[in-house]
Amino acid sequence: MFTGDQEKVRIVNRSLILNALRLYAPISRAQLAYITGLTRGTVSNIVTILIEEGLVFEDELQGSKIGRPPILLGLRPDGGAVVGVEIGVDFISVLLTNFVAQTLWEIRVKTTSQSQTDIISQAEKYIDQALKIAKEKKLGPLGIGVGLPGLVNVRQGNLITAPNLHWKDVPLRLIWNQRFHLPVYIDNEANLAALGEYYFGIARNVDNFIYLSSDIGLGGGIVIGGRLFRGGHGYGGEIGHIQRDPQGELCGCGRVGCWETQVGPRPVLRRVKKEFQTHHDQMLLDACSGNLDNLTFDIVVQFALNGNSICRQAIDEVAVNLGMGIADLVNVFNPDLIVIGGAFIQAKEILHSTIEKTIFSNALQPSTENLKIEFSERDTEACVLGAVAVVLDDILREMAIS
Amino acid sequence: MFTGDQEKVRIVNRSLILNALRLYAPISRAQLAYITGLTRGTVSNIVTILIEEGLVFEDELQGSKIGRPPILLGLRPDGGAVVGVEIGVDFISVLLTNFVAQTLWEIRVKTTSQSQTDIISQAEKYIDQALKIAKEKKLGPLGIGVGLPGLVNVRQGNLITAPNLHWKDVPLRLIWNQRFHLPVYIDNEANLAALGEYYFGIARNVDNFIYLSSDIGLGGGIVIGGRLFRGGHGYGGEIGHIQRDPQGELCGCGRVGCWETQVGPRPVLRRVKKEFQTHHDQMLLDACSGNLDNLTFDIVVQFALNGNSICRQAIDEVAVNLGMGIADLVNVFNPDLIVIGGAFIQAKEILHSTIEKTIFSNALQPSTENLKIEFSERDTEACVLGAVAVVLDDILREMAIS
DNA sequence: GTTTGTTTGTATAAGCGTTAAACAAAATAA
DNA sequence: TTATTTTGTTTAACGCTTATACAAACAAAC
Repeated sequence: MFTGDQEKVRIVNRSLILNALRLYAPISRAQLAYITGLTRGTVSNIVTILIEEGLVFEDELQGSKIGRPPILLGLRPDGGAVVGVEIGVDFISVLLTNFVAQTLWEIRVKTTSQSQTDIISQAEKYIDQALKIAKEKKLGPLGIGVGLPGLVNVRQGNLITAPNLHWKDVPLRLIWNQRFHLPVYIDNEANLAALGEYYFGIARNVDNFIYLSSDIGLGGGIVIGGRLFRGGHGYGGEIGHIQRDPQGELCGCGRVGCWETQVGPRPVLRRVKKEFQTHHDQMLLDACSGNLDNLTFDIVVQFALNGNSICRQAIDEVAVNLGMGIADLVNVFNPDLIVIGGAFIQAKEILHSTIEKTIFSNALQPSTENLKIEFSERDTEACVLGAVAVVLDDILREMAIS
Repeated sequence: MFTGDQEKVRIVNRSLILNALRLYAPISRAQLAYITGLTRGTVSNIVTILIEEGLVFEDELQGSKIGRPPILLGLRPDGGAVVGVEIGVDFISVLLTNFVAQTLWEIRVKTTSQSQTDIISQAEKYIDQALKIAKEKKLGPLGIGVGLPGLVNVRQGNLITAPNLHWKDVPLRLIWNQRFHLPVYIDNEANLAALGEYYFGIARNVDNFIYLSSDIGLGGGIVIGGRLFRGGHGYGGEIGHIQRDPQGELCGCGRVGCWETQVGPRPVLRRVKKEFQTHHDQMLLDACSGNLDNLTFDIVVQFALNGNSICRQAIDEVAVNLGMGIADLVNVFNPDLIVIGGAFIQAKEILHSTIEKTIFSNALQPSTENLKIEFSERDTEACVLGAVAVVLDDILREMAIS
């Protein structure tokens, strides 16, 4: 019999099993063996340990209809608690989940200050609250995942710069390690949102995809071969600052014509306002209470949906620019799926066909063979869910640093 | 003692040792253990097998100056023979090397026909010659690596399309497998050239770099984490067709303003000819025997080096375009090194500083921290050497398919 | 009702490849 | 001379896997 003293069961096999459980539970040992390619004996041994550790759940239920009734396995919801945090440009979002990533508690608040100490201490307050709730539910905290709107050194756990927050060189992992005595994982918000879609959203089980989202900037997370692509030293994947028009507008990064300047709510508003000067539109002006400065992306989308041609054209133009840039990315990364998130979700009915057409007529043929274009399923949740996923990732498989 | 019946010595450790031997030979068992992180015992066992197999060479020589004199190890030059093949748009290049990639025989001939059967049978003739020489030298053939100027499915070993050759759907691996009864590895020429620089050229030991070369098209090979990056399904890395100017020229791929249209000998010639219409230059005209249609890239480079401002400006413009595109790639892939090959090597003195300046002032700061720009060391040899490297790669470590 | 076949889970021995530890050899330095 | 360092080998022990055998529980066929 398996004695239980073989503590160092191969980490990779253990991860294989945990990950298969995440995807296929409830499942029998035999099926688990089939999926992972291990023998039933090996699976049995590892599962024994996982049950002892309280990570895996065992239940005798109806499974296959022929043969001995299988003992079904799954990850234990009460295997532990995970905290996901997103620090946005003007909000903080904190999420507490159990071991199977079910939401136990969440909060999303607007922030007024942009001061580093203010925002961090406010976030700490919410994390404390989350940990308190975890304790009440008798769930051991497993770790904290944090998404930040800027350039992050994932290995060192530092925020390098966050232009929109005006932060620089913040060793957030160190700070929160000391504060909470838990593993802390820090990453860029777009990367985490990509992971969120990969684990819990539309990109489930798609091993090669690109997540794009635009609110203020244009962010992207690239998943290749089931792992986040970060380039050579972890600073890669900055797709928002690909130059797409040498005669374009000035970007915040100092360059001209970055993709970020062409795509997003801002360029849409700019285009509508410009067009308005030659084609006056009273209804649109009324919607802004008479002042075009009050124009928002929501209003433009609403008008476009109702057939307003100025708004429709502005959105179409951005859709073409988005599609053109995606075509380049498709040529380079050859993904199976493009997931579009952020502000664009509101306009998905208008955007979808234009984007798709642009991509398929501009990317090279073999790369587009199995390509699909979808919109985010988890929207504002994607990033915090991704933050949770990163923590689970470290337990379920090796850390997703390429 | 090690009994020798442990046939299935861990493949990964075996590869570790072979690869370390490639890089650091001649080296002692103890140093090998230090580098690979294995124990001296393990190294000893595996090396015993490698010597039995005839892959590794053992020699008692002066090494460390204190302690027992080490037995130095290295890959046996006579461990086997490898054939590297490059089929270019207008040439065929075949290289025969021994197990340590030293050239034994090589040939490079211009082709006149573009017919598929003609070129393939011509290449077969040279490969036969190479294999005959290998046999004469009593070296067992290990495999054939082939570089092609087009889109390749590496796993299936098919050429999908080669626009400049007008080839389509050629199952070259199958064809040559049946013809030569040897392992055949097929890949894009730029990918192989990148591998060639990685194993035997300027990018030795640089695990994250991008190789760019322009002759007719603009090709690129991307190495990330020590392996070729091919995107999700092997069709990725097509960086020549990134759109860099929506108002640019029409590209052969059907799109407008691809990077390929901005960078390379062709755009330089176009620019010089255009400039010539407004600024007549008798010396330049004389160099073309009175007809500007005879203008070649070589002539432009010569004139630029001698201070001719028309030629100089044309090259500078291309250098800026090249640098701008590289800046985008740097933002996305975050490499340590850019290697520039192909026609540009002739003009490296003029190009280098302009390219460097453009990249460093346009890419995001953290990505450029350790970035270097270099020119190819192996030039026309890079691709065939890379083809050899692919074959060795399969023996030294797992196949470099990401 | 019996037989046969299938699926499942467990137990055991055997195998592979590793590490740890001890040892010996050969050189230098004190 | 003695102590120290580096190197290479040998041995037992260990960890994890596979192969194999076995039994339980069910369905379908006869």
